[in-house]
Amino acid sequence: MPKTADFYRAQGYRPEDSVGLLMRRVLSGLAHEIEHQLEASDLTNAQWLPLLRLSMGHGSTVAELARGCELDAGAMTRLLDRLEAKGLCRRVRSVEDRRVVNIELTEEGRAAALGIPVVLSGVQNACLAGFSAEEFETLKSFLRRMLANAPVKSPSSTPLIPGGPHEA
Amino acid sequence: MPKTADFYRAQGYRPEDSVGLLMRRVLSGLAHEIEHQLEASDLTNAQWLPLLRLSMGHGSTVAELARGCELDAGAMTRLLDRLEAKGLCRRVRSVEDRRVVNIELTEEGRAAALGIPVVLSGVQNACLAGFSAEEFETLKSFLRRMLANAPVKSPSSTPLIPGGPHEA
DNA sequence: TGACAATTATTGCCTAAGCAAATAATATCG
DNA sequence: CGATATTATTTGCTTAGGCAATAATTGTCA
Repeated sequence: MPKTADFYRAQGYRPEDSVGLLMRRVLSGLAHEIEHQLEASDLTNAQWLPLLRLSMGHGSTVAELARGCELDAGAMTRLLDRLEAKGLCRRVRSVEDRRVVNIELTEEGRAAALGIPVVLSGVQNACLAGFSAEEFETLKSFLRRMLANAPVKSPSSTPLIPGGPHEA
Repeated sequence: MPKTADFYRAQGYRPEDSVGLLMRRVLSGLAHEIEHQLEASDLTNAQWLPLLRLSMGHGSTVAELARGCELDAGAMTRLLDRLEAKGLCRRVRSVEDRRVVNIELTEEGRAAALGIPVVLSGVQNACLAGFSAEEFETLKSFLRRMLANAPVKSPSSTPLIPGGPHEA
């Protein structure tokens, strides 16, 4: 376990050097662009991830989707309310376990989900313009190392990274 | 202007390789930890940035703070409502331009602001454990390049990066 | 079996951000 | 000067997320 780094100090702290603020701004730009490009599909920034996971088979209940999207179960309930109101999914009470509600995509939902990877690929590729393949890999390894330094959260049952954080 | 990269494709898109999702998770961890450490100061994750900017002299009106925090003016109004309710700041109607309201920190506000750089430094250093100084600089340069690839937003009047994006 | 624990989904209450409209004050231009 | 545009702030409506409490169901174990 490597010790804490020593790049930042409270005395003379300069926000412009903050990795956190830089990432926040990059992510904000990405989210903005994604939301804009998904307007035609009637999807907001909060809604495309659960829809994508539904379409990929990564979860089909409220609890699974909430864990997969790192969201509160209550938030997911209301998010699904809105998706259902848009006609993109429907709720079906399970018969094996009557506590759970299975979420199924409608035809419109499946159609909308098809466009998501297109937008995600395009926006991220644009954001990485000028990066070499090696720089791209370095960036991802940096992010994974930062993630590993974070205090461990609850292990997602339907992992965001299928198969877990193995090396490629 | 370098062309768009070609790292992601819609066909067989795999979220686990997504730079955006990785950054979202890193940032979520950072935000969680910062909020936890600022609980004692009665500051939420949304509130520390405006308070820090106030204490650093980077903005003193609703509009300036909203721009500096990349927030809606309405959102900033209500955020300041909550800060004022906690006794951390007060509103003073300007006499030169009677449209503007100058925001002043109270004694408690100044005291709370003192702790912010301490927490930000500590949390980010912990997140960067194991990084060499060179890797740290590389990471920041990657993020700045991604930021530069984003469609230009409104130039902040009180820049988050004082002096603007000059080379160091 | 029966008490107790754990899980699932939902709801209420709060903080929070975006958008649009309304109001007030200032700036600009003919 | 006066009409118009711009700016600053606030408020209402919506989406959104976290936490706690609830109800219904299922699992565990003595």
